[in-house]
Amino acid sequence: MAAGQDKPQTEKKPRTAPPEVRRAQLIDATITCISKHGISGTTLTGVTKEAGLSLGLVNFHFKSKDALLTETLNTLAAEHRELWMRAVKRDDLDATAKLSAIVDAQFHPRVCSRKKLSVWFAFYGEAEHRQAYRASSSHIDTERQEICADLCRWIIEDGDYAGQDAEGISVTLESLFDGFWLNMLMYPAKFTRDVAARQIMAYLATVFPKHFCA
Amino acid sequence: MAAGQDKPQTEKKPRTAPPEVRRAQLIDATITCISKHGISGTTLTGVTKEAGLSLGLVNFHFKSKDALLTETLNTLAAEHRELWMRAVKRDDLDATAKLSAIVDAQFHPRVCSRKKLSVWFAFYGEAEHRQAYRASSSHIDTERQEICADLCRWIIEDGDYAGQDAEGISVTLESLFDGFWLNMLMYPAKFTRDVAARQIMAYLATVFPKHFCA
DNA sequence: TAATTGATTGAATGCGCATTCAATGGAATT
DNA sequence: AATTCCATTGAATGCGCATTCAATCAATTA
Repeated sequence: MAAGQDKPQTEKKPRTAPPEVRRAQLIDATITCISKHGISGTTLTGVTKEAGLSLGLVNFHFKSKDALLTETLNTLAAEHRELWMRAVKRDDLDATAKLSAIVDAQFHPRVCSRKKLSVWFAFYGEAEHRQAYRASSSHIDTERQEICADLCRWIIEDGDYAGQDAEGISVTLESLFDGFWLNMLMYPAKFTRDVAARQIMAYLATVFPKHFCA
Repeated sequence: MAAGQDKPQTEKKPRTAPPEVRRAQLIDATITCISKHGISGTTLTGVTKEAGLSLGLVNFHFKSKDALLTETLNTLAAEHRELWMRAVKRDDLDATAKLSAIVDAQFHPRVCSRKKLSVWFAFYGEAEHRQAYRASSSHIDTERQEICADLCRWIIEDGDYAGQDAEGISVTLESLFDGFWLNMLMYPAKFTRDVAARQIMAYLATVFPKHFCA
C-alpha cells in the first residue's frame, strides 16, 4: 500500500520558495477568498489555508493584511491593463480595430470571469474610503478612457461624423464597460459576455456606421 | 448665560419614540456610516452614536446587525423604485416621456447623491455572497428593465425602427445606468449628473431619432 | 396613586481575527 | 561539518465588536 513513499521525487515540495512565488500564491488565494466570502469575510487564516501555507507568512511577505489587499488589486489592474494595452500598441491595427480590441479585452474570460468580477466590485465597494484602492484603478481607467477618446477623434475625422463628440462617446463606452460588468456579476443569466460585447459593438455601429457594422 | 434652561419647551425630546421612528433614525444613521466608512467599517457603536441613541437599541428594534443592513438596502431600493414608478404610472405621458422620466429619476439628486451611491456600491460589493442583498435589488432591477423593454417595443413599433432590438436596448440602458453611477462615484469631476443624463439621452436619440432629439 | 407595560440604557460577555514572536527548518556559505 | 541566514511555523496576545441582559425610566392603564 504505502509503496514508494520514501522517494517522492515526482512531488518535490521544497519547504521554502522565493518570495515572489509566495507573494503570487498568497495573492491568488486572496482573489479566491474575496470571490467566495467578500472582503469583510476574507481572513488571513482563510487566505493562508487556501494557499496551503501557514498563518504567519502574510505578515512576513506583506507588511499587513491591508497591504496584501492593495497588492491584490494592483495585480488585477495590471493584468487587465496589459490585455488591452497589447492591442493598442500594435501599429498594424487601425483605430477601428483597436477600439474593437479594447471591447474584446474588456470581456475576455481571463479578466472578466465571475470570480474576478466579484473581486473587482468588492474593491469598488470599499474604494470610497480607501485611498489606496482608488489609486490602483483610477490611473488605469483614465488612461484607457483617454485612449478611447483619441481613437474616437481619429474615427470621427476619418469618417466626417460631424455631429459626434469623441469625449462623450468615450465616457459612454467607459460606463458601458462598467455597467455590463456589474450586470454580468449580478444577473449572469441575462448578461453574458456575448451579449455585452455585441451590444457595445451595436452602439459603436450606430455612432460610427461607416466603421462598424452591427 | 445659562438662561431659560429650566423650561426647554421648544426642544422637547421625549425619551421614547414609536418603533418606526427609531427604525428610521437607525437606518438613516446606517446610511451615513456606510457612506463614511464602508460596510466593514460600520459598527453598531458607530451607528448608534451617529443616531444619538444607545448601543442596545439596534438589537431591540432589529433582530441583528445583519437585519439592519438588509433593511437599509431595502429602504434605499424602495425609495428609488418609487421615484421612477411615479412617472411610469402616469397615463398622461407617452412612452417617450416615460423613458425620459426613468432616465431623469436614475440621476435625481435624492437617489443619486454621492452619499447614496457609495452605499449602493458598498452593497453591490457584498452582493455576491449575501443572498439577502441580491434579493432587494434584483427584483426591482428586473422590473425596471422589463418596463424599459416594453417602452422600447412600443417606440419601435410607433416609429417603424426595423433594425432595432428592444431587449438589447433596454439591457444597454440598464448597463448605462449602473456604469454612469459607478463612474460618478469614482470620478465625480468628469462624470456629473448632467453628463450622464445627457449622454444617455444622446444614446436614445441615435437609436430612436424620430422620438428623441440630441 | 399604584401597577403594568414597553422602551432605553450601557456595562459585561465572549468570540473572531490581525498581528507578534520565539522556536524550528533547511538551504547556502565557509 | 559547522555556521549563517532567511523562510516558515503556529501558539499566544490583545483588541474590536456584536450581542446579551439586568436595571432603569416613563408613559399608559387600572
